[in-house]
Amino acid sequence: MKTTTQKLMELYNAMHRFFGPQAWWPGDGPLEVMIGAVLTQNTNWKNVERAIDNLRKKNLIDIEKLVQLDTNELAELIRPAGYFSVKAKRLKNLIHFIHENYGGDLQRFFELSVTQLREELLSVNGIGYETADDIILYAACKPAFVVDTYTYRIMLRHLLISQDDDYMAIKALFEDNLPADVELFNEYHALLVAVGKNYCKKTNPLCEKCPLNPYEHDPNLPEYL
DNA sequence: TGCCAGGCCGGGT
DNA sequence: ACCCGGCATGGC
Repeated sequence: MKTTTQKLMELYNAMHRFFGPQAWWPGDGPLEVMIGAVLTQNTNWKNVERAIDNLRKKNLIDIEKLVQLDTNELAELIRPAGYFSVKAKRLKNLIHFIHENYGGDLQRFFELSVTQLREELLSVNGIGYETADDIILYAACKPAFVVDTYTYRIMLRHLLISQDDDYMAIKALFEDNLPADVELFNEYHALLVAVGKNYCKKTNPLCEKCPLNPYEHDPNLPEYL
């Protein structure tokens, strides 16, 4: 009988063999990672890159400058990322929060414990569970397992969770059964996204060529996934 | 062409 | 406590 830890590591190893190291986050520096985390909410990463490029060109990957920047101007710059109006507010909320409470000093903000950091991030309107964990793991480089729709779908298909497990339950599955290793959490989530993007989308539920196909798999998948 | 993408919030039951 | 609509662009 395999333990949960063994199953999780098997999946990880299979993905890692197939895709190799992912070396996430695909962005430059902690502030850009944070911005990307907000912009990618329910949005294709390709669109996010354009939005970030617009900010880069104007040298706006800078807390002080972003604090000054008019929300409507920010919205125009991030338009390609979709939901540009709400996302402009969310970015502003986050930047303003760090500016007010930590003097705009990301390093100082990131000195908080994982628990405190998560609490602080979640107190910002527009930052939910996943965005908070993205920031903790990929910007602050501290161990917080990130759960997203791909994680949910893949874990459900491999019978490691049940349909009504919520975010925190799925997060706990990983965090309670894996060592709290930043590199491992980083790679694991990145690899799940690689599987999700390439082989486990809504539109190809059979996952014929999925590298995880040999592993325990639910043949009868809910249609709405 | 219509559906999907690395969520989150607020208002209504 | 759940459930749902709104938010929006670009790619396939």
